[in-house]
Amino acid sequence: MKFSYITEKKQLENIIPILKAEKYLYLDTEVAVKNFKNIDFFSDKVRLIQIGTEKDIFVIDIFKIGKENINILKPILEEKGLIGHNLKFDIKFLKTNFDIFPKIVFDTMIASQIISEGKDTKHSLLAVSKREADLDLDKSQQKSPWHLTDLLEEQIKYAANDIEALRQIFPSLKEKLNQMKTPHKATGETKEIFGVENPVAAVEFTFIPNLALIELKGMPIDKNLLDKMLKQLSSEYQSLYIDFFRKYGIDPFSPQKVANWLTNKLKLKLPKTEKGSISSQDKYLRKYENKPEVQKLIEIRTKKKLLDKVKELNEYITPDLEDENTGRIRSLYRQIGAPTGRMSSSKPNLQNIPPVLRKLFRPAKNYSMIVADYSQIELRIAAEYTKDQVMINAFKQGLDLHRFTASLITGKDYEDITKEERQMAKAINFGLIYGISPRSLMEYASSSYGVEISLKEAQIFHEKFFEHYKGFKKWHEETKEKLKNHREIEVVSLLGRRMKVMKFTDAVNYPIQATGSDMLKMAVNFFGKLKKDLDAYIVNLVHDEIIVEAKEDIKEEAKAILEESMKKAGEILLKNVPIKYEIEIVTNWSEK
DNA sequence: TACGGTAGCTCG
DNA sequence: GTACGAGCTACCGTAC
Repeated sequence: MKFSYITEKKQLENIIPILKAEKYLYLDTEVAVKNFKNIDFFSDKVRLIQIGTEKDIFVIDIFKIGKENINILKPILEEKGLIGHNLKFDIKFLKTNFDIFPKIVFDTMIASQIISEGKDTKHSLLAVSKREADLDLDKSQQKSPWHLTDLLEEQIKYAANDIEALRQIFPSLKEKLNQMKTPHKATGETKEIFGVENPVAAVEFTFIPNLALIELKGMPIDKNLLDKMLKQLSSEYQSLYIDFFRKYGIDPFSPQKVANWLTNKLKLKLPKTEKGSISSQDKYLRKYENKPEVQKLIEIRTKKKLLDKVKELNEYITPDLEDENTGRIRSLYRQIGAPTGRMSSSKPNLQNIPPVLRKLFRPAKNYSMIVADYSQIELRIAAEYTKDQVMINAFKQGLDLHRFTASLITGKDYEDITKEERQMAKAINFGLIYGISPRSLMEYASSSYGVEISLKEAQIFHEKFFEHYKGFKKWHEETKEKLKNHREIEVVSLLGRRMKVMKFTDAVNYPIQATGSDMLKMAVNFFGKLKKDLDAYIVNLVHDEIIVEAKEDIKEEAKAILEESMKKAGEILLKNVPIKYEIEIVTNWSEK
């Protein structure tokens, strides 16, 4: 493998024409990370930028050349296509260290995830190189000291070698993406630059720089309120704990002791867990809520959960440089965190914040917050997916679908449906997109909606449902038939994301959930493109919800663009069902 | 003392 | 026959 080690400004200038002649480049970076457990994208320094063409590899030493002389690369890295592995990482560092922000990318990690079709496969550069090119990549220098004044020969060679690996895996990954059967072909930059025709890959690749920006921006949080809440919850929790222990002599957080105490002393009948121990889940305790012991137990658990979540948020708070009352929480997102293409969020998880804590999140001074979400998106997708005419018509007429389902099942007029009947229908509607069985419907209706029905009744509701929604019936029957004949089948989202499944419940749920995640990512991409240089940034994404922080004086403009983005994404995927969304300018996340 | 699995709970 | 996905904490048994 031949490569050039670039350590002087003059050398860098000399390679510019070579890079300019290319349509796309291979890219990797090495960063001098102080703490690998907690990578700091703002203070850790980029040491090397490796750029490859099909012929050359240049290992550019930033420390030797000087950060201020890297500007010459900016137009190249921002305008050329870039091929790399987990480019969100590199893009974040290029942005913070050099204000370089690439936009046109082919990511070999994301490509590998897409072609894996949801199977549990490893996607490190090491694993992908082995799989796609039978290459045994040496990763021993990954965490070597990249801050050394003079890098070791093996470090420089290692850096160049990653580019060689990218070169070898790119053609095979591209070929596999293009060979996947999809409902339509991609157009746009990803197609023009890299020749990628797979529409899922096009959406995912375009999404990468947008997600990098979301992570860098971070969710704004009210520092003073957080502090206040932390103190208040702590003291409330402590007194609850002390009271509980004094009264009952039991540690409320020892599952075994609590379970024994509840069954022996209080004579509660509780179900077993999977491993055979006694379960004291809140949902089983709910029917004993009239007992003060049970009530206290639930109360103390609830308080502790809130306290823990606030503590967790508090650990990740960093200052907002322009507003001393605001902190910023920069979560990490896994772009394809679930087999369906849904994202996941961690450190901290900003996708499972309870409503009572959402008021902590509010925009920085002189900024507004815009919260938008798709309404009943999965049911709308399911209607489109199954082409169920009855459900499509209900949506077209703008009916409340839960109420409508209730009227179909009970035979009563739409207007006469009671609250309880609507709740029951809601359980059925949701159960439907998860591949319901009558037994689980019964349990679900009870634990989630507080509606008690017998198994017999659940069976009747189940039948009635399919009697009216014939499109669903057909879809479920066909899916069951396919699974009878094949151990594993493929399902596909409306964009063309393919997933292998073995279980009926996965087979009916995955394509719906996947289409929802396609839609959200497309909406984010449109927003990134349409907003231009408006001071408006997405600060969190929660499956069907987008949260934007926008400068106060342009909030209406930002809101209009966000709305247009969500509408466009929705209308591309749903041709027969209208989409609906809520969008509002708020002072904090909990207003809606 | 560190690690991994399980249970329980939060969100969509 | 099974309701879908994720992350985080605490507990608890096992390995060192």
